[in-house]
Amino acid sequence: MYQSPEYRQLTDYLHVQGLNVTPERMEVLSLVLKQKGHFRIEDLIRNSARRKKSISRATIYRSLKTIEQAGLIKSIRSINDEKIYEIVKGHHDHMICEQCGAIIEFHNSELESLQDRICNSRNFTASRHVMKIFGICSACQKKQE
Amino acid sequence: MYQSPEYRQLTDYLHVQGLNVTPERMEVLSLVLKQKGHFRIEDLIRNSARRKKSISRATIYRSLKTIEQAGLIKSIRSINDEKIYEIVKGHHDHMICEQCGAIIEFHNSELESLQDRICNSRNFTASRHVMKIFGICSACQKKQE
DNA sequence: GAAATAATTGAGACTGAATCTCAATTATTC
DNA sequence: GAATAATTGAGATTCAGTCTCAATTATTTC
Repeated sequence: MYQSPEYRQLTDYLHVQGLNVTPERMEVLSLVLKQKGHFRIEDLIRNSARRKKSISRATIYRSLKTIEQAGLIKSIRSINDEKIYEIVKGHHDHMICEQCGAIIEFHNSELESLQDRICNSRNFTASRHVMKIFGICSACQKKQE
Repeated sequence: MYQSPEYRQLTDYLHVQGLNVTPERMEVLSLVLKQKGHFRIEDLIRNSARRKKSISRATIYRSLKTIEQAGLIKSIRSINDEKIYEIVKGHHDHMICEQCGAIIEFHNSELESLQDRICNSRNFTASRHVMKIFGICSACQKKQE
């Protein structure tokens, strides 16, 4: 149980921070890893409620924050301002369809190096960035024809 | 009164949309234009409350949304997830200091054309983008030395 | 410009996400 | 295994943002 590298990463983080390794924290991570693609906190809460031993709303919020700080997940805001989480794989950015709300991931290395250049020229030490492009996805464009 | 181009832009938008031109909407725009740089809705509400004829919270929220749709202002989320508004001048992006919360504007034309290329290659029709770079600003770096 | 019509406003109730409180429970340390 | 400190759960609380609906106001028409 709890073999995959994600659990290691979390326990390592907890140890470094002097935090306790609790079943609740591990269970929240396990709920997260069961999600496919993007998810909302309410999804986790509902999924947890379905189990024998459910985890309280407060603990799910608290653990998610810890898991985010451990670098395992990150959050973005969708069109309707909803907070959406996703598992951190490689870094990527997002295109968001203003019509259907679809969130499309992309990665572009030019963009990454451009960020560095922009920051260097202004003495800003960047730790990360968020790029969101809003518009109409190809599927919605076809529908309109 | 209400001579500057911003008021024109708003009344034009209201006419096109078949919405009424009300003193409240104009007054909210005037509150907005008094702000320097970035501001929060609560700032406007507080400023409005100070006046002879104050405008209700609900109307300020409603009018701000209209003013945003008219293209006069836009919003971003700061580090602590606070919703921050700013007057739309030319398009620009943001660097956000994770230490002091400072929001620094920048514009880079390479970034703009790069966006187009990325979208073209994926059949995504972009209408706008948001780029936020998080890190430590030069002032905070000096403080730490 | 007065009447008719439709949109807007204000006050406060309401909603829902997120946080807080604190006693009871549990992980960690020695 | 006892002592200590961290964590949890349940529900209260907070706060931004939205909704309701009667009263008001802008707009249109003649």
